[in-house]
Amino acid sequence: MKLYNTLGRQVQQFEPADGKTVKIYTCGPTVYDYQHIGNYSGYIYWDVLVRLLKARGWDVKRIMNITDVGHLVSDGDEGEDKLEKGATREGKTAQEIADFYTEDFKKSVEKLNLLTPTEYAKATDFIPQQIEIIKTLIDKGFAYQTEQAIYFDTSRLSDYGKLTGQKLADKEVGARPEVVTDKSKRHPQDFALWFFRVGRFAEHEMHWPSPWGDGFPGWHIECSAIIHALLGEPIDIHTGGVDHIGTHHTNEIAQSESAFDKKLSRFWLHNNHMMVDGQKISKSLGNGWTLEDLAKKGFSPMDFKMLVLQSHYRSQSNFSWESLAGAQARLKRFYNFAVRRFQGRHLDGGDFNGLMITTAKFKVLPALENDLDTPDALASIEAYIESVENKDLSNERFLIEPFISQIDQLFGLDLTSRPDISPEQKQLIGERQSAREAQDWAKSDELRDKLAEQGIGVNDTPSGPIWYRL
RNA sequence: GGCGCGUUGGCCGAGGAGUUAGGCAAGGGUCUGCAAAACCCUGUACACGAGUGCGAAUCUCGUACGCGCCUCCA
Repeated sequence: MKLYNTLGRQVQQFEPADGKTVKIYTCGPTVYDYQHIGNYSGYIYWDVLVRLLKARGWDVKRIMNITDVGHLVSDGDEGEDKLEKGATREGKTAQEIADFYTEDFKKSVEKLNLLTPTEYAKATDFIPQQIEIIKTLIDKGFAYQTEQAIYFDTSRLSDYGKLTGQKLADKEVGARPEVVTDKSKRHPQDFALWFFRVGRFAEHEMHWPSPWGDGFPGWHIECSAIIHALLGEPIDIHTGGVDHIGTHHTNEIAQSESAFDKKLSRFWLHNNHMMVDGQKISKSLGNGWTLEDLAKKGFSPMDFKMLVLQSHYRSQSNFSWESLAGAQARLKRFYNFAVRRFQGRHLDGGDFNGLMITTAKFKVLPALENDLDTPDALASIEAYIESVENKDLSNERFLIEPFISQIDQLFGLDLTSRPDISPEQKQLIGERQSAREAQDWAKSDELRDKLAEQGIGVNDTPSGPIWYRL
C-alpha cells in the first residue's frame, strides 16, 4: 500500500519495519475544552488508516497521548497554561478540567465508532520519562539552561526542520510581535524542554520537581517520552494535523533523534484542516462546532463521519451545513441498503455474494491502499449499491451481510448494526399488501400512514413491498 | 520575507494528457390505485493567459484570487 510521507514529501510504499506489527502514534487532544469537528476529522481519517492496516493482516500497536499539561495558550503567551486557563474559567482545578474533557473525548470517540488505541497515554503520567530525556540531551550537549527554562539548542542539528522543507535561515523568526521570547535564548528558534516556575510562570499550578528545579515540561517532550516508553524508535507511522509539521513534530524529531540516535518515525502523515464556510476554525469566529452542536441540528456523529470520508485527508475540506445534509442523505442510503438483508430475498448468496466480496476486495480496498483515498472508496461502494438496487429482487439471490461487514470493518459506519423492524411492523406491511391486493386503497393508505408514524416507509415493487427507514 | 497548498458544474468533492468519478440539490420521465422510494434521462464542469503535445481540466511558465504554516492549534 502507498502512503504520502511528509518526510520527503512523496508517496511511498508502506509496510511495517518488522513486517508484522505497525507501531503507530497519533497526536491526541489537549483536554482543556470540547474538541471541535475539525479535531475529530483528523481522528476519523486515522481511524480508517488503522482499520486498513488491520484489514491487510498486520497487527497494530497504537498509542495516543492526552495532553493534560504544558500546553501554553497563544493569546499573548502570558505564561498561562491551557489547562489552567480552562480551570480558571470553570472554577475547577486543572486536574478536574483534564479529567472532564478527557472523558468527553473518549465518549465522542465511541459515538463516532472509532477504534480505541492500544493505549491512551497522559502526559502527566510520563513526567519522569520526560525528565530522563532532558537529562540525556543535556549530557549530550543538545540542551542548555537559562534562568527561565531549559532549551534545546537547534543549532546543533544540521537537519533541524527537515520535515518542513524550509531552511532555518529563511524563517522569519518571531514573525508575530506578541510572542514573548526569552532574551537569553541562544537562538530564537530554540524551544523549551522544561520551564521553571519563575517569572511569568511563577503561579503555574501544575509543577514537578526536577534535577534543575521546580517546573513543568515543554509541550513537545511528552510525545518523545511516550513514544520511547511505549513503542520504541523507530515507529512506523506518526500522525497529526498539518499545523504540527513546522513546530511540534519538527521539535519531536529534534529531541528524540538527538537523544536516542535513531530515526523517530519512518512515516509522517498529516491531515489537512477542515474549514468552516471557507474559513479557518477558530475561537474568535465561533465556528468550532462540537458534535453536540451538530446533534442539536439533527445530525448524528455518523453523518459527520460520512462528510469527512467524502474528502481526502490531505485536502483542505470545507464544512457547511448544506454539505453535511448531503452526507446525511448519502449515509441514509447506505443504511437502507443495509436493512435489505432483513427482507428475505437474499438468503442463498451464490454468485451475487461472490461479486460483492470481490467488489469490496478489488475496488474498495485498493482505493484505500492508494494513500487512503476514502472518496474513491465510497464511490465504489455506491456503484455497487446501485447495481444491487437495480436487480429484480424476486429473482436475484444475494447476500448483503458479508459486504456490509467488510465496509464496517474499514469505515466503522455501523451498517451491520442497523436494526430490523419488529414482527408487528412486518405484520402491518403484510396487511397493507393484502389490502392492496384486495384493492382496498383506503385501508392500504391508512396502514401506510401508521407505518410512517413509526418511521417506516414502504416501497411497492412488482415483486412485493420493500421497507426502509424514513 | 520564507515554505507549501489550492482554484473542478447550484453545493460538496475525487481524478489527473485522449475513455462516466461519486454524492447532495434541480428539471424531465418510467413504474404505481395514488404516493413515496427506486430506476432512467438531462446538466457536458475543470480560475485566466501563453507555451509544449496529434491531443491539456490533467504538463510548463506567468497572472489573479484564496488558503495554510513560519506563534498555540487537528
